[in-house]
Amino acid sequence: MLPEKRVNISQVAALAGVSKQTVSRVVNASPNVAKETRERVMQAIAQLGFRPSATARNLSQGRSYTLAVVGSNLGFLATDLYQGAAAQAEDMGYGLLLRTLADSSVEQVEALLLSLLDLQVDGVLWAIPDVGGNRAWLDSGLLSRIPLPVVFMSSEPRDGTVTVSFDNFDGARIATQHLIDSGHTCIAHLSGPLDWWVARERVRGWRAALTAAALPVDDGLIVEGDWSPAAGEQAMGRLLDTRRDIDAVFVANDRMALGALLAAHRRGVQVPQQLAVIGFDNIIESACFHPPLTTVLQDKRHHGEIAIATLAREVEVRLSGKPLAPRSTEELGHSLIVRESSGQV
Amino acid sequence: MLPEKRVNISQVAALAGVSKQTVSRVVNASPNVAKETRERVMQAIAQLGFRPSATARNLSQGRSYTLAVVGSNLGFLATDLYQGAAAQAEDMGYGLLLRTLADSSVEQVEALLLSLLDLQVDGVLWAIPDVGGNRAWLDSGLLSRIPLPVVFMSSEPRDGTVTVSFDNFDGARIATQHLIDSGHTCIAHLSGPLDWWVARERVRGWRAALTAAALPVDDGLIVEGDWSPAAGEQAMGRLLDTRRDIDAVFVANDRMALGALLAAHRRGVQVPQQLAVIGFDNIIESACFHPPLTTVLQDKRHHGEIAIATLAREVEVRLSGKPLAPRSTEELGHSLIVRESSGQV
DNA sequence: TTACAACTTGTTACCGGTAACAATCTATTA
DNA sequence: TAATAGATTGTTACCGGTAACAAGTTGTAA
Repeated sequence: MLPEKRVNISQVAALAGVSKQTVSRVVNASPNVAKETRERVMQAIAQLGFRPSATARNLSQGRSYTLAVVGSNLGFLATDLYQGAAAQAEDMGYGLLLRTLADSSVEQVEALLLSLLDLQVDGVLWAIPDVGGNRAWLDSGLLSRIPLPVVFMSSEPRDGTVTVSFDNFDGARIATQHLIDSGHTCIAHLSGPLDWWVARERVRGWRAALTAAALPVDDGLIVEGDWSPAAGEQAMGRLLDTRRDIDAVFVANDRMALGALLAAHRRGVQVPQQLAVIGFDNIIESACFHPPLTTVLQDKRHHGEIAIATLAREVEVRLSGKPLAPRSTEELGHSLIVRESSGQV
Repeated sequence: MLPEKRVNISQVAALAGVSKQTVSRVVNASPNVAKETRERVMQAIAQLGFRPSATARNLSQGRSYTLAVVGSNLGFLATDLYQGAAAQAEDMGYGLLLRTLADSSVEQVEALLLSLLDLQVDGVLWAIPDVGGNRAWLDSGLLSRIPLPVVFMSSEPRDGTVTVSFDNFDGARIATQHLIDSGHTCIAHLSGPLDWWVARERVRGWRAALTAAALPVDDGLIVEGDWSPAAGEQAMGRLLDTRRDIDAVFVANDRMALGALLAAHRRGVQVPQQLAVIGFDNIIESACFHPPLTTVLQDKRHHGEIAIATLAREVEVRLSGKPLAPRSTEELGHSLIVRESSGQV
């Protein structure tokens, strides 16, 4: 039965013949309520169809049980990540508020955080990737002036921040190592834009694997793209046209790898016979590339879940009054998905 | 200057020597405040760093200036759509709350809507695609018992609902017509799961185009997939192995089209010379398929924007007390992106 | 001069909960 | 038997705004 107008706690109290506070205790499962009283109140609640107002609770408790996710228009956030974040938040009793930020200037970031504070949001998940100077606002000390826990995703760890990121260095190392293990010796790299932290990490992983195998690390083997398939095609084309010696390529994401495959086809270069290709991300399409792409799996859904769980923990720590750890980093691992494009030599 | 503790409206009032109400008027830009009073209040606001509590306003106004987006784990919602929705909501002064729903039973849906009501959410964007019986809860009359405007995305229009959808019928017609115009006469269709409304609409569009061109409409030319690349490969394989007469195929989404291309490659079937392929969606990858895929563009970002704008309008109509239109539908158009895969005969 | 409208500001009550503390009652212990 | 702890319930104040109405001031028209 849905009543015409919302029933409030006082009406329930009146019907049950108790005070508002007792009803509140029953609603919040406080142990200190006599069994019969509890039953009487619960019956009144059921009879009236009472549902407590989250808004009123927010006001009186000074918190909203809501976490904000801040994204950008960089097109970085996978749907999976949102799904994981939303599911985890719901599991833990939080709602998820979506915000976007166009420009990471100190003023804009401050305006955003203040507006979240106005909403009594409990914490913030910073889901904008670490690109160029878009973390510069951290140097302003804004974060310590604003009493709001923030967890950063895909960010270089820094003092005073909590981050949850994939270990892109290791993922790239694994990818490159796989090419080395398959017998390739001249391994190029199509990187993402080098102002992206994750792109630099992947370059670093590629470099580390080559160095460890005593293979030449030639900067001429790196070509920078912008993550798009078109950029992958162009970069691979340039590489194939100028460096006839390469026999394998580690591409920093699957989308660019798709472009790379197209560039190879267009030039009659056989994959994997003449050129082995490995990607990164394991997007669903990669299983049906021509040929199916060997790649490195990033479980984005898991990333979203862990990030929210970490943030929720951070929220609780703050509420409990304990001092925050000055820095904390959570790193997620990868796994290799071997398909045809990296075929053995 | 950020004060230690939040400043409230009474402190501002005291400093400016006016009543709370006058401060409230200034904050809300009410016209009935004398210029000097306004200035004095604004100065006090600036001096104290006062920011009104959104929570308190929510409680007293009975609304939250927040819209909820309800998604599912069907993996249907593109990032673009969220971006469009979030941007539009922010532009219009609303926040966006993300919720997921695992199961569309009447009980679950009721629980969800009631919990949104507890939060004083202003409206709901139903972003779960119309699949199987997952709109059956509408028949329970739940929607009319719950005073909350709901806008449905990608849904079959029904009485008592407001929908914002692409005109999938027309998009599919355009796609098929393009194959016909290119001189193809035996055009197959790889459809999405037929319990999806959008999949059925696309089948209908395909059928209509063939009928209009007086081409045979053979149910044996339809193979059903599950939107995934792997399903596309399998379905296309089955088709190629059994129907040597087809010379073109309209695939219901780009992902399956990718699988279809792989199936063709694997069988030595040349695209587009022996088989023309057209997809649907224009995912970014499709430009670098092998060959680049002709497809139909759906502007998901726009979809999100229009949906939120429609919902916001619906919210305002409710608040103004006017009766709601019993049904309203907004349809979004498509455009054709011609690339190599559909090459002229 | 009076009356009335328009503008400006204040008063009071209320939105619907929770925190903090007080009060009452019962059972156990000294 | 009195003191005290523990369980239960109520009282009061408060979270921070806004709605509705009242009241005072000023200017203009009758």
